[in-house]
This record gives sequence, structure tokens and C-alpha cells, in this order.
Amino acid sequence: MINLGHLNEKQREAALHGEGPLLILAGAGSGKTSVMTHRIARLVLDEGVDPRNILAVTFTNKAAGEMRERVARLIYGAEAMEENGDGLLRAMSGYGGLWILTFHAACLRILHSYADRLGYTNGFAVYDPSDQKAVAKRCVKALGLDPKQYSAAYVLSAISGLKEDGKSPAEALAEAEGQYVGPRRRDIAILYKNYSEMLKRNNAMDFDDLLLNAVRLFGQNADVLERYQNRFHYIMVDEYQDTNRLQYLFVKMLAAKRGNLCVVGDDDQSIYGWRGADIRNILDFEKDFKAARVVKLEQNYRSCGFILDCANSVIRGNPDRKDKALWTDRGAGDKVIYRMVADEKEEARFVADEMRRLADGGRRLRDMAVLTRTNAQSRTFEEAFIAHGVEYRMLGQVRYYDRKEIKDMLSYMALAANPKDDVALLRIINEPRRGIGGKGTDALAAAAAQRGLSILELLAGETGAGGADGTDSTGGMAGLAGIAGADGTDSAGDAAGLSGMAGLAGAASADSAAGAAQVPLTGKAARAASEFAAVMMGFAEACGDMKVSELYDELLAKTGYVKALEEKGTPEEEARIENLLEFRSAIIQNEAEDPELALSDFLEKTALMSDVDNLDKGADAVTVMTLHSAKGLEFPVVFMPGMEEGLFPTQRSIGEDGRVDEERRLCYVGMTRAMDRLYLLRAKVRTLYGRRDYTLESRFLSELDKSVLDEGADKPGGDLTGYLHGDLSGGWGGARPFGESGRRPIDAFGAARADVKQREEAKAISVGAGDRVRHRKFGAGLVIEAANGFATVMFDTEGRKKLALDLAPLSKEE
DNA sequence: CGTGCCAGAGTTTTT
DNA sequence: CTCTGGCACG
Repeated sequence: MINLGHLNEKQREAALHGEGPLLILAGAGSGKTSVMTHRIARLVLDEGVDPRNILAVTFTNKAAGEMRERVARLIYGAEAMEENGDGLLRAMSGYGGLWILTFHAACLRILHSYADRLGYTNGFAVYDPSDQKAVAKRCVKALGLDPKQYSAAYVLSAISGLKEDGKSPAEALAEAEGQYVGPRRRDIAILYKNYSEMLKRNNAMDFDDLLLNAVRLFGQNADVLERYQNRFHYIMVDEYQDTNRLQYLFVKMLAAKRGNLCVVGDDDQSIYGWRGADIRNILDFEKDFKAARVVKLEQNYRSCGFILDCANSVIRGNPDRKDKALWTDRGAGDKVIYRMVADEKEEARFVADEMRRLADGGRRLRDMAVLTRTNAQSRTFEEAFIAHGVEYRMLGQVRYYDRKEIKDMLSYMALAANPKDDVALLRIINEPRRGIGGKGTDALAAAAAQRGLSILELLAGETGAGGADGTDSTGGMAGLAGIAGADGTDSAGDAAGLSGMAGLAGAASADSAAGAAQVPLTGKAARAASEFAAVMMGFAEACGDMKVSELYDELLAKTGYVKALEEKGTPEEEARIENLLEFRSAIIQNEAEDPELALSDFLEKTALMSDVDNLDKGADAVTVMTLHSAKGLEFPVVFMPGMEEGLFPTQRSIGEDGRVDEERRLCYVGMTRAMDRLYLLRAKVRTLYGRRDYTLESRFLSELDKSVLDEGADKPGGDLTGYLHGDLSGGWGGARPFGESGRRPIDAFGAARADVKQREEAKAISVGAGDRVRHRKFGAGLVIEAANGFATVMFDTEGRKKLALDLAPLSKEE
């Protein structure tokens, strides 16, 4: 029997639930993951349920991974997991095992088995937002619409909205024409249609499609739906309050036969309404699933009393809530600290300083987080942290896989895996420079479209005898074989095997002969395109038999990508090369975890990966991220800056029906991330988009129960003098107004910390993070990072640059 | 074809 | 303010 001893009564009730619909209303920090993992383990161990009969879906990889890990621990025991965690996890959660997956990953697995039913072939690509954007732009352009009126972002969100409503392009079009709803709606409907067709031609799905197509697959194929209904006897859904219509349908269809649906969520934490999440899904669960049992988890194990009271007092302001109230037996703890400061710089300085103070008192930096409403706010914190020597890590900047060089290599791999992928091709056909620019690609795209081929197929066909129709997505090889065999134009005989290289020798000379008629390129560009196509078709054929890392290495070498970077040789390119090496390690690591790793698996994995997944938990650094990305996380110390009307709640939410309620929930989510200490900050003046404005305090501050607040000792209204006292007067270099070393820690832990950061006397140029420097050309700047003879410098006017310390004309400024 | 300049837009974004 | 994308110029 599985031990449920450390669960509380409510938790145990939920974990013991067997058949029938169950709604677990799980307040923040109430241990819902424990409940779900125990329920799964109990079904398997005590009830003898086959793990393959269980499906648990989450929203994030992180949540899925955590759940998998904890379930495995319960099933196999902690010891076995220590010994062979990876192996056991793989054994448990493989294709035919226990599915604990994100919505998208679950849909992907299903679609993988039935891609053909929807007219896709199996190597279909998954497009990320940057790919989507490229497609949207092409569609707008193709229709001759004004790209200003129809920005990619606008078009995509409109399309996404239609998809989330489960509408097909035809339906959208019919609606737009049925009654007169304006040309805009009609244009969007047409764009939707063209966008969908282009994706399909490219054998690609975007994120929405994964869900939409899974639901469509079920809807159109009773046998498929039945198969999965019979497979999944028990279905669990995490964060149910964030499900959109499609996700709701997906779950509902799967659960329709047996009705064993267990959903876990908290209506107070619904913060993705703007993305289509429908809070009614959770509010109406009991209506939807008759005789549903409801269990409320209201005991909070995370936050201390004052923090909880604070959060409760804010969320109370919302209408239409499921009735519940969090409580804790952790004790009252510290009051919530509220400070008003002069402006955002003071705000960031206050935070940096407070963090240093807490660190001096024995807190780890990794235990602290700054949760902002907008990404733009993070910049000020970055600067302050650098200046104050606070190690930090930031989320929500450029996603790792969005870095140009990584995305380029991924596109190369994607094209090898799926030769129909024009978006990937267009991204890289001139990267590195091959002399094929906008005009060339436009012509190629047009020619390919006309013949119903992908661009690569067109190019590859051209190198052959001109048989345009010979190639298909999987057998791209047919095209290459064509070069070697049928084609008689030249010495193509040596184009055998993988060596696209050999192919290009043949292709190069073919351009004048067969090419011109079909490929709208001439001279150098035509040669380059043929060469490119031959190489890529070679990879397309070979990639099935290669390890991903091998493919990657070959691509780096044969496409000349690294070479082009090396030739430029600027620090920026150096950094890109470093990133490419780092990416290689990531591939190797993936292969270590899964020796069978196929190219398509890897591409899918990266496509479905977010940067929260890469958050390096080991590093001892404070975290800066948006409130949205903090959901599901917890930190002993949380700072919430920017408690101002117009920023939080945002200007755009004010006045729109229900939008402020969601902001309020977001505020609640933020506050309930804090375990021991919560700081609320408000700047009196804030600069937004270069405009300095006086602020009003956030309504969330006005609303909350003031008795939980510590508003600072020595000021009535709470102004910046509240923290500009005593221990801040020291200072390192005289230039810095607020230093660290002059201060003595005052905390209980407070042995004076050795000043580790003391700098060596500058002889030549030895600089460290936080130093001001002057560059002969770039002017004054701040060192962000210095290591291995390189320094990354944020210049005041020139932006960020990486410089070699022994070469750059740099001098240190005091 | 590639660079540089200017205009315009700028919540949040688990996948 | 600061990034992005489109366009004009060399």
C-alpha cells in the first residue's frame, strides 16, 4: 500500500478518489502535485491499473517533468531512482507507457501515429512563432495587403483566435461573408486560409495546429478516438483553469467514454484569458460533468501568514470566485514590506541593495526573485544588479533557440528532416551568403508554387534530368539518385552516397544546360542554389542513418556556416561560434539521455521547449522574470516592483470588461510565490517609453489590508528616505552613490563578510563586472562580464559588445 | 546585394 | 528609450 501518511485529510481524499469526475480546487501552494502523483502511483501500485491506461496533461514541460520524476520515485522507490533515474523514467514514460505530457506533446504523439489521416506525412515540422511570423508575412504580401495594417503579430493572433474557437478557414470565410462584418474580417479569413494552406504545403503545423489537428483527428475518425478512449482509463489535467476551448474539447472527447476525469486547478490563478484560456471551463466543471466530486485544498504550505493574508485581501476584490480561503499553520512570519521610491532607478537600487543585505545575512541569491509585470522593467534591474555586483539570471529575453545562429542550424536540420519546409529553406538559403537574395527567393518561391513543389524539390529536380514530379517528401533521395542515374548531362556518376559535395560538382555545371528553364536564377546564384540543393538533398537522404550530432557536425562543416563566421571574426561572431558549440553539447547530452534519438524527435523537443526549461537551478543568482512566467514557481523572497496604476494593472486592461480581474489574479499569483518575505514597490515617477510620468498607486495596493504591511519605519507616506538610511552611505568607488563594502551586516547571521570582490590593483587592463571603462571608439561603458581575456561591455551609447582585453583600446575609468 | 538610416510601435506568451 | 522592419542608397 502506498503511504499517504504525510498528506492532509483533503489531499488524501483526492488521492484516494477512484472512478468518476473529480475537481480538485487547489489553492496556491496547497500541494496539488503531491496529490496528483500520489493518486497516479496509488492507481498503479494499489489498484493494479496498467500505467499505459493513465494520461496526465500539464501545460509546461517543467510541470510534466516534475510530475514524471515524482511518480517514478513513488513507484520505483527513491533508491532505485538515485541509481538509474534516467533509465527508469524512460522505461515508465515511453510511447507505450504512462503518459505524463504537456498538451502539445500529447497531441504530437497522437498525431505522429495518424499524420496521414490529416494529409500530412510523418516528418512534419512544428513551427515556432518566428516561423509562423515568416509565413504570415508572406501571406500578407502575397495578397497585396498593407503590412502596416496587417502586421504579422495582428494576423497571427487573429488566426490563433479562430483556431482556438475550433473554426476552419472555410467556416471563418463563410462567417465573414455571410453577414457583412467588414473587409477586415474577410481579409483575416482569407489570410487564415492561405496561411493554413502554406503550412500544409510545407508539411508543417504550428502550436495551435497540434491541438486543433488532434481534436479534428478525433472528430473525423471515430476509430482513432475510440482507440485512445480505450487506452486512457484515467485522465488527469493540471492547471485546468488555463485550458482553452480546444484543450477542453481534447480532454472531454478522450474522457467521454469512461468519465474518469480528474482536473486540478485554481480559478484565482487564471491569468491566460488573453490567450484564449476560458475560466468557465473550471467554473462550470460541475455542470459539465454531472455528479462531479469536488475537493478543496485550502491549506497552504508555502507562505507565512502575513503574505497569505495579503494575497487573500487582494483576491477578495474579484467577483465570481469559487468560494475558498487559504490558511496556513506556518505562523505569521514577517509583514509584507511596502516601499515607495522616487523612480525606477531607485526601485532597482533598493532591490539590489536589499538583496545584498539579505545575502549578507545568510540568504542565498537563488532564493530571491524579482517578478515584473512587463519584460521592459527588467532592464533597470539588470543594470542595477551589474552595478551592485548581484549575480542574476533573466528570463524572457531572447529565447535560447531563437538566437539567430541556433535557429539557422535548426532550420538546416529541419530542412534535412522535411524537404518540403520552405520556411526553413528560405531562412538559410542565403545564410551564409550565397548570393541568393530577396529577388531570387521570390522567384524561386513563385516557380515552386507554380509547379506544386517545395523549393528544395524544385532545385533538386532541376539538377536531375528535369523530372519535376519525381520527388516526394520522404524520398527526397529520388531526386539525388536522379542526378547519378538517369541524368546524362555530365559526370554525375560520382554523386553517389551522402556526399552532397559530389552532387554539386555535377550540379554546378548543369545550370546552363537544363537549369535555366526551370529555376529562375542565373549565373552565380543558380550555381550556388544547385550546390545548396544537392548538399541538402544529400543530407535529407542520409539523416535517417546519422546520429543527430553527426548530422550537426557535417552541416556545420559542409554548409560553410562556421567558416563564414570565422572569417568575419568580430567578437559577436566569436560569441555565435561559442553558442554553436554549446548547442552541440546540448545535442550530445540529449543523445546520452536517449541513445536512439532521431532527428525528428530532437527537432520536436526543441520546438516544444521554452526557456524556463533551461533555467539553471544550480546557479546561485537571483531571478528576474515576469509574473506570468513565475506561475508554478516559489521563492523564499519575492520582490514585486511597479505597483502602479497603468503598469499593474496595465493601462490597456483598465476599463475593459473583466480585464482588471485577471490582473488582480496575476497579482495574487505573484504574491503567493513568496514563502518568507514579500516586497511591494512603487515608484513615484516612472519613465515609460522615454516619458517620465508621475504615478498613482496601484489599486491592488489601495485594496489590500494595510495591517499586513510594513510601510517603513521613518516615513509617514513611505518615500525613498525609507531606505536611504545608515548603512547605505558607504561606497566602493566614490563615484557610486550606494556601495557595499562600507556597510556592516546587521542581520543575526551578520559576521562581517570578507570583501571577496576586492579588486586587484589595475596594472594593465584587468577589469571585472561592474567596472566602468572607456573605449577609444565606443566611449564609456560598463563591464557586464569578464572572463578568459574577454570582456562584455555595455556601452552607454553603442550597446553591448564583446572585446578582447589584450587588443581593444580600453582603459578603466574610476 | 548589403549596409545604414528612419519611422513606428512597444503587456503578458506555459507550447 | 530601444528594438524592429522597411526602404534607399552605394
